[in-house]
Amino acid sequence: MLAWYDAHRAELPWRASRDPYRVWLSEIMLQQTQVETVKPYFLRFVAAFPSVEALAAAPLDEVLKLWEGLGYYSRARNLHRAAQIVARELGGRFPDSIEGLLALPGIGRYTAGAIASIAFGVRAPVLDGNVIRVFSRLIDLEDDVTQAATQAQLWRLAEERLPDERPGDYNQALMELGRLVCRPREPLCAQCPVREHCLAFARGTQRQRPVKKAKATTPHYHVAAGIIRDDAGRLLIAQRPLDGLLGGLWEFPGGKQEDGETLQECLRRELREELAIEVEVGELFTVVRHGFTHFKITLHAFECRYVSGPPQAIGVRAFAWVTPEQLSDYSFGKADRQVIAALAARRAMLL
DNA sequence: CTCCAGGGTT
DNA sequence: AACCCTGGAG
Repeated sequence: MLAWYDAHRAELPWRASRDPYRVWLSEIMLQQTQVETVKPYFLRFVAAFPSVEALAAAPLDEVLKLWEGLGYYSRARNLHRAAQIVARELGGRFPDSIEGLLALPGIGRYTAGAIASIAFGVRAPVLDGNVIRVFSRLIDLEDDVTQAATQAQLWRLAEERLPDERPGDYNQALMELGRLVCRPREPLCAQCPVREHCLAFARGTQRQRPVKKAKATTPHYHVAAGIIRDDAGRLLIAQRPLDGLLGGLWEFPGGKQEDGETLQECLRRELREELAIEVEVGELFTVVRHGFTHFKITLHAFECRYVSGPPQAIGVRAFAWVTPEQLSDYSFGKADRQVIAALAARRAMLL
């Protein structure tokens, strides 16, 4: 594995050094996110925050803005909290033990093992989606890998196989092998350095591994959102609560349609509940579809005229009246970014 | 369009 | 076991 890694190791921005800050930042970004997606975000982050102290000193909104589009925004909030703990309570030094790392928000068993082994040379295993795939094929595992008992078995396997020498490189080699060779769909077994030891290869079952139970079908919701303008042409936007879906991100206010109400009724209700305002709902401006982990939405964005009631942050963290140009200063999720793109296209057409 | 990839928290 | 996002492949 190590010989293969030495020959095939990819040059990645976070592999330029073993600086624990950069290893940590890259590992958080790489959670549930693929290498190519992470690259530009990592480079922007280290340019904006060259040290854990710089990150700790930044306002959360600035961190969320740099995270915009990367998804799983609780990672950004935990990253910020962890930076403040490291900078203020640990003298700027990252823990070098598994236990110390696990105590930081956003770090679980995988990330602790990755940081400890890569940045500090500790003999600690990792088990991510890539490693699960490699091992489940090596031993031709027929058990459902989403089950806790199977995961425990795979962690034991990762621990047993881990060499004393260069554990960080070995872990990265396993993950790199899973990413580039032992790929999910069409594994490149001809190029695999461990194919002689692979039971699935011997039996021709690579494509059936790993075994995962089928996912339940996801519900579909209709959401109404208001593009609310005042007489000066400014737009009313709201910041979502810090916990939960898209926590801390901004949005065009609105919410889920309930049984028996029209989208227009839904929008007026949501705006009363969240902001205590009355609006006149106008034309449907655009419709956007978006999928999440466990449900999908169709977002209906309506032109609205602000009528009355000074906005109050009841069901939202904050609100702001902004010009269309200022929208880029705020962090939005993907669906609302599509609405903003449609707004920009409309403006470009009118000019 | 649907399906799938990818860890941590509660 | 439910919850949390986006990008790419087919």
